Amino acid sequence: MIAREFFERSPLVCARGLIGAELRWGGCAGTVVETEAYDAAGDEACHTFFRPSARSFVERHQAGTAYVYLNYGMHWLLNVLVKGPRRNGFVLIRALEPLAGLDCMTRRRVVAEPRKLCAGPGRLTQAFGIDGAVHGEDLCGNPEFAFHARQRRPRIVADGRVGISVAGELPWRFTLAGSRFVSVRARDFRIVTQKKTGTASKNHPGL
DNA sequence: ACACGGATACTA
DNA sequence: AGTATCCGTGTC
Repeated sequence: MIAREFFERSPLVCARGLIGAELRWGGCAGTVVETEAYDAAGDEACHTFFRPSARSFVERHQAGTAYVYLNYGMHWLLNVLVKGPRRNGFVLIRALEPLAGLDCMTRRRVVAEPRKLCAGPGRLTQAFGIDGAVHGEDLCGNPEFAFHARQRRPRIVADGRVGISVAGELPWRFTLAGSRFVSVRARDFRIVTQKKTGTASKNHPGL
């Protein structure tokens, strides 16, 4: 199980590091293939920018806590609170590759194609049965409801965040390279695997 | 292309 | 109370 210390780093590092991890949720499981980073300070797209309740949430909870909210009146979106020494924020879980519990997901979602079961932030919460009851829950306690470390270091692609009206140009969305289970195909194919040299630091001044 | 739907945070 | 906005999905 991924321990709390993992989430005690910057939003960008956590968002990138979760690609390839496995999310287990009761009888369901999936590989994280798409995330987005949100910075609690200065990021106009982060809830903390325009919601006092979100700022309070960051203050009152520790890293590794689930931040779940209802968007557009019908879709629950799963975020993980991260609190680094320099920066706080959230990681939005945007897509998973289904690994276990496919029958259960299909029952909840009423779609046949496995590719679309968890290809989107609202779709994966519906498939996993995640809703407002999860808001504020610790994701570092029960291994049955937690992230688990990836086996190998995956190839990761960074590009702009999607679905937001502001600050979408920031390359803060991360996808598993070549995955057919992402919500939106990456426009930019920069590989940003965690090497010490290369484009990663250059394109991510927030780090 | 558009309808669907509710919580949050504004204005008063 | 009324209004604007919002990290989306499915079907038109």
